[in-house]
Amino acid sequence: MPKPPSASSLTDHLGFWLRMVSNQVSQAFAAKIEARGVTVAEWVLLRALYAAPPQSPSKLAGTMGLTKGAVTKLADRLIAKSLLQRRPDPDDARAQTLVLTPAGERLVPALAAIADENDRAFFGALTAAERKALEKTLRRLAGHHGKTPFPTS
Amino acid sequence: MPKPPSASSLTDHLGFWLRMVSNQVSQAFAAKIEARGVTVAEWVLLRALYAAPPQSPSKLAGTMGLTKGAVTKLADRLIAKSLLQRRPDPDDARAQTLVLTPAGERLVPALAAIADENDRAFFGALTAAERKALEKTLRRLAGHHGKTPFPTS
DNA sequence: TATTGTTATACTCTATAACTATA
DNA sequence: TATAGTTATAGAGTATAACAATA
Repeated sequence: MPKPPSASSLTDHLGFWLRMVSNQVSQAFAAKIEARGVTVAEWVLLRALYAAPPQSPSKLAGTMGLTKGAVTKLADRLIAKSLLQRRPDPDDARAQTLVLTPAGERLVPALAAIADENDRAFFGALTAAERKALEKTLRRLAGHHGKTPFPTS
Repeated sequence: MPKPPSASSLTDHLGFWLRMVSNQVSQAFAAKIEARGVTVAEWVLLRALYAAPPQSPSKLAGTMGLTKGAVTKLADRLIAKSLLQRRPDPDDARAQTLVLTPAGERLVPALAAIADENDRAFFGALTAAERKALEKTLRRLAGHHGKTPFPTS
């Protein structure tokens, strides 16, 4: 007898579960930082600048895996919120440099604390060993494909 | 001496890695199914209907974790592509039922094969044991928070 | 009055491509 | 001519809220 035309089950795909859990985590985080007036994408940009000061939009586009236009747009919003500043590069009149304002500098640790809390809320159900294994696996997968957006060290 | 105002590193957050890997997997999948004329969100809707035939938009919204409006919009697009049909419910004049067209039915297994391939490409680097562990962990996390969008069985 | 579904509206996120000003 | 950055445009994905029809 012929097999049924079975499409492999959607729930059999690791990519499906990954997407679901990732969306849950990100949406919860987005809701938590909304009160601070920033989105997840904005947080990632703020954090990248906090980690390694004045950078050009193109460099950031490279490390964050975005286009230049996307960075410009994110930067525009953060500047409007007075969290970020553009500075002309004295050596190259075409270039710009993005720097956090004092308010931006102050905000990052607060957001990081929220991220910690969000992580705990989601992954607290796992054992320390499971968390370790998950992180190792994810880092490995992230390294294998595409670029590594941030220094892995 | 006082500690530096260290925001915990962005890369220390499991949520960050999850988001990155998930985005990589989904973007690669999106690129692969683009030739078939559908997006990832559309695929999820098609697959849900393939799994468990005629369903109402509200029921689908519940299982997919979307609003009714979002389902209407997705459905509109799939109908425009002749992959889906709306049918009035004979028992309730307010209700609608969404059903795949024959073309939709034919498309799902093809997309599932692409999803299989995408999963292999990404998670093939892991050992069978690691994949199993990852799936177990993800299912557990998905179950803990929010609703479980699809039957976990 | 409650529910089903659609419509209207809005905003984030991101891309591509054209353009401007330098280099 | 190549590069840095911005602007213009577009579309996916999603939400909230108002609305129409029916229950």
